[in-house]
Amino acid sequence: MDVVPSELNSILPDEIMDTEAIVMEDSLPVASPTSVSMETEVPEIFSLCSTATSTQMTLALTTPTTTDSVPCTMNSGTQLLLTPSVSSSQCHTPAPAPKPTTLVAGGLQKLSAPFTLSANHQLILNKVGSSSGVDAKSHGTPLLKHEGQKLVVTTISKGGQPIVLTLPHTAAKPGTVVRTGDATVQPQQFKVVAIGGRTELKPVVGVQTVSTASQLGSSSPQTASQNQQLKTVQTVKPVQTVAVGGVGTSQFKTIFPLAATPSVQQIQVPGSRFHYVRLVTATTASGTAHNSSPSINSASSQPAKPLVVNTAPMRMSVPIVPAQTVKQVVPKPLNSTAQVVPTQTQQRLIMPATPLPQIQPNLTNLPPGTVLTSAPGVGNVGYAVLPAQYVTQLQQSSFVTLASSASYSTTTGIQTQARMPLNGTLSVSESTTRPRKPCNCTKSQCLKLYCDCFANGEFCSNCNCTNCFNNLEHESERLKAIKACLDRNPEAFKPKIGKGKEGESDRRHSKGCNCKRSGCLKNYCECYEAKIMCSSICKCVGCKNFEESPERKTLMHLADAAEVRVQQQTAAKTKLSSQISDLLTRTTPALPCGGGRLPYTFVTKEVAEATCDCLMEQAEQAELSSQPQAVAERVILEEFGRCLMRIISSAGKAKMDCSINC
DNA sequence: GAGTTTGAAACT
DNA sequence: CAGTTTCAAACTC
Repeated sequence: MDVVPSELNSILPDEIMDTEAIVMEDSLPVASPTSVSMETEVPEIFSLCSTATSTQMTLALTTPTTTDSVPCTMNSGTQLLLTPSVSSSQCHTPAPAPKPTTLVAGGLQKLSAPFTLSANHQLILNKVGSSSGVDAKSHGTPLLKHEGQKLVVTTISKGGQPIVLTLPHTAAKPGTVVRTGDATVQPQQFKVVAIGGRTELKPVVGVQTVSTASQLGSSSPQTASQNQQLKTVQTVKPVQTVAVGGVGTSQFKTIFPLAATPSVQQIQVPGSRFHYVRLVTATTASGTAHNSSPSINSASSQPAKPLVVNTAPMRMSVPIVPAQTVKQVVPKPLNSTAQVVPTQTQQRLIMPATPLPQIQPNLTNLPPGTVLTSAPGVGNVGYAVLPAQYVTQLQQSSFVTLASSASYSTTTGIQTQARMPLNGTLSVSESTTRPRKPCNCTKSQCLKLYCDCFANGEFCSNCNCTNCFNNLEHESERLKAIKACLDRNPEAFKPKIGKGKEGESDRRHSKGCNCKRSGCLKNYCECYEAKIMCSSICKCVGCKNFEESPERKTLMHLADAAEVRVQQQTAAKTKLSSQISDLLTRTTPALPCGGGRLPYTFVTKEVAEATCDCLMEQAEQAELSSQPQAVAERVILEEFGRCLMRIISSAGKAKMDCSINC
C-alpha cells in the first residue's frame, strides 16, 4: 500500500524530517507516568486498548495529573469518542476483556490488526479485507492486516524510526496498538505526523510500547503483530497532541479530508508556523473504507468532554505546543465545541459556534467547489500547506466548513468548499482582534517575505494586495515559494524575536538589525518596532536603541506621555458617555405614558412659560391696582403655588389616565 | 494621498 | 559573502 511517495517527502522541507519532539523508549512499564522518560513537560500516558467486541474500542489518554487527559473511544466504523480518563492504563469500554492471549499488562492488548509500515516509515493500519497486503519482508517492514479503520501514522523521520500505531478493530480481533521499529535502539525521537485521510486518524501522541522490536523488524507481519504490545502513548506537552520539534507556536494541527479518496496527513514543521498537509491516497485501502473509517481527534489542552468524530472525512484540529510567540491568536481549545456533521455527499466540520474573532481569510476568495490540484509529479498525492494562523482562523470561524464531495471522481485533486459567515463580512470583534495589518503588496504576489502576511505564515485576508497568490487558490505556487524561502533560510518562518542569551534581555532579535540612518529609533528598525533594544548581534550604525540612550529615553517618555494622554482621553470619554447615558436614562420615562416619570420631567418648557405668564399676569394686576409690593409678591407667590398645584394635578391625572389606558 | 526614506529580502 | 536591486512599510509633507 502506497502511502506517501518518497518523492513527495523530498519536496517538503527538511525540517519536516526532523525528529526531536518525542523520545521513544522501549523499556518503560505500561502506563507508568513516573517512568516516562520522554521529553515531556507534563507527561501524559496514552493507552490504546480495545474491547472484545467489535463495536467499540477505547483510546484512553491519561496523565498523572489527569487534568489534561483525553481518552478516546473509537466506535467501530463510525465514531471515535474522546472521553475523560482517570486511570492510566485502563480500557474505558465496559466490554468484556479481550482474549487472554492479547491481553498485556495494564489491560493493554497485543496488536492483532494488520498494519503496514511503509518504506518511508509510515505505519498504516488499513481496512483491508484481505490478507494479501504488502509483503512486509520484501519491504523490510512489517505488515499487519486488519479489518478495522485505517490508521496512518508517520514518523517522518529520515532515520525511519519507530512508530506507533493504534488501531481499532473488530470483535474477533480486538483493537490493538502496534509499535514498529527496533526496540533495541536507544530512546529515540520521533515525530508523529498528522494522520489523515479518508480514514483519517489523528496521531495524537507519541507512543511507547513494551514490545521488543526486534520482533517486529525481523519477523513476519503476523508474528510481529502478535508481539507488538502497546504500552503507553505520551503527549509532549499538556496541550499537545502531536509532538513536534522545534520552536513551536500556538498552533493547531488540522486534517483536511478534502476528498473522498485521498487521505490527508498533516505535518508540522518544527519552528515553522506552517502546517503541511499531506494528502495520501491509500491505494490498497479501496473504497470500502469510506463508510467505516473513524476519525480521531486528538486531545486538547482542555479537560475533555466527549468528542464525537464521525467516520466521514472531516477536518480535525489539534492544538500543539504553545510557544513564545505572540502575534498569533490563541488557538481555541478544541475540547468540546467541535463537531462533525456528516452528510451524504459532503463532510462538514462545524466549528465552534461561539462568537469568534477571527474568520478564515481567504476562503472568502474560494468559490464553492474550488479544487486544489495535486502536487505536480507525485501521482495521486496532493498536498497543501496551511499556515497555523490560517488553521486557527478556520477553527475560530463560526461557519467555516470545508467539505469534500463524495462525487469527486478523481484522486488527483481536492475539492474544498468554504462557507463563510452569513453576512460575508468580518465582524467588529474580528477586525479589532486581528493581529496584523493588511498588506499592500503589489509585485511580490505576497509570496515573498516582503509580505508580512506570508512571512507570518498567514494567508492574506482583507489585504490591499494585488495579484495575490498567498491563498488557497494558488497553493502550488505558494508551496513553491515557501520551499524557496526555506531553502534560502531554514528559519525564515521562525519568529525573529526570540530569547536572548542568559544575562541579556529576555527578548532580542534573532538576526539583529542593520539600520544605518534611522538610529534604530524608528519603526524601520525591527528591533525598535518589536520594542526591544538592539543587541550585540545587530550591525546597525549610529544605534540609539540601547538602554542608556538619552534619545531612546526621550522617545520612551514621549511615548509614555502620549499613552497616558490617550488613556486619560479614553477615560474622560468613557465618563462623559456614561454621564450622558445616565442623563438620558433619567429623562426618559421609565414607564410608557409617563406613569413613572419623575416630577420635574413634567415641567416642560411650555409649562414653565405658561407658569411665567400666569405670574406676570398677577404682577401686572397688582401693579395696575396699585397694591403694595408686599401684597404683589404674595399674590404672585400664591399664583405660583396654584401653578404648581395644577402641574402636580396634571401629572397625577396623566398618570391615572395612563394606568387606565394601559 | 503622493512622494520620500528606510532597511529587509532577494538577487547577482 | 559582499554589493546591488527590489520591495513594501514607515514616514513626511
